[in-house]
Amino acid sequence: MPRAGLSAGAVIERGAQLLDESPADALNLSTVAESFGVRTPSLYKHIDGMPGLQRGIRILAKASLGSAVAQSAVGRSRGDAITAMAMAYRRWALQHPGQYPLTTSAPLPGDTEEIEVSTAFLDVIFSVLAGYELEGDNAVDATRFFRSTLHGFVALETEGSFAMPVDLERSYARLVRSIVTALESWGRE
Amino acid sequence: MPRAGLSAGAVIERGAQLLDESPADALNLSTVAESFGVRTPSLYKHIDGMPGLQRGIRILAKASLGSAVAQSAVGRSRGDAITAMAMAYRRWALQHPGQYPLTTSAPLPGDTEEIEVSTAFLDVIFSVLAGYELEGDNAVDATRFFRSTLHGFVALETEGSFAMPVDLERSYARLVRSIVTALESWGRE
DNA sequence: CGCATTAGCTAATGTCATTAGCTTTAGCGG
DNA sequence: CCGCTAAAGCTAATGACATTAGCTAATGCG
Repeated sequence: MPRAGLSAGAVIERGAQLLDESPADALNLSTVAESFGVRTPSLYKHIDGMPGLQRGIRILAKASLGSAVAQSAVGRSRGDAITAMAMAYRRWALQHPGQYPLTTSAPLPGDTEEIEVSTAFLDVIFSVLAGYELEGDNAVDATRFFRSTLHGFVALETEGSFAMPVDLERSYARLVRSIVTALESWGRE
Repeated sequence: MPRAGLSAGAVIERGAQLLDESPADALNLSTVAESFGVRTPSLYKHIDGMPGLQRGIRILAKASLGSAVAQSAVGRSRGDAITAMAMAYRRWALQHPGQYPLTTSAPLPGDTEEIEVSTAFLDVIFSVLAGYELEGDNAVDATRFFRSTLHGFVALETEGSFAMPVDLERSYARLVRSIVTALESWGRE
């Protein structure tokens, strides 16, 4: 019985990777175990079953997307920042088609670690919106608008729901321009 | 062996109903069968296994959402129509939280029936956008923007991803206003 | 009324997640 | 070096589902 040298992190990363490689097939423990040359029950020494694996991937994915988006906004503000973030968001999603859907699922109530990661992502958006001097509910509405629009496009695109033979880059660029314009006058109107 | 009087339609409707009642638990054939007081394999006489059931629910859901949205736009145009459609879209989704996610999944390639239903929905949006005199790629971009924004908000809302304690109605109304404004100047700019 | 069709059933198989409990490895203090 | 404990991995067993094969009984049409 040579040891395989697993760890929670390794299992979760492998799960995430397998998910991205074939987003169609549902992730299962047998596949993860097999990819390590290990029997399925062995994984339970490292993760808390399927729910634990999913939670781990969710946290990993949210953190990764969050930092990609945050980085894209460094040194930019307002329209520039919004555009950069939108591009980074979509790029990350296209590169991680399996993980992406997990980034929008809510944390389990009371799961402080996952709540923290989710919140960190929101904070990035809030910081950028600060450049528009939006306050209170207006800022929340604007954040929701921003997230909704990005998520909607990316979700529909990755699900293959945009059937028309028209360039997606172009459509997305146009959508982002509309977001920027909308945010310009968000407080007024 | 008294007959239960099943039919493809009945099975599919029951599946859809169960899905809406507890969107969290994945749909399974045992539950559907049990709800009819019938053994699981009996369902195969009416539907083509799990994939067939899912396809049936998908078609049902797309048709239902499509007609709700279409009806809402009757007798309205431009901003009025857009607003009415957006409200109808969200209302339908909140009333059918289990079925909603299926409405955005792409039909299997070659499945003419499902493709037709999906297309019918798009056509409704195109008709309304005709009021803005958008042509070709511009119309496609605008449609994508519209769908993305609605879907994004509704998806995030039904997944419980909007955590902040700020009124969702208000945020959605504000989002819809931004869509209307964006469409006003879609061709120019 | 007889017969073909079809609905529903039981039995069997396969996949997957999960738990219990065993065995061996690894690493640490003497 | 040696033994001991903790942890890693294993096998075996169970239970939920989906699916298929093949039987039996109800239905409905001539």
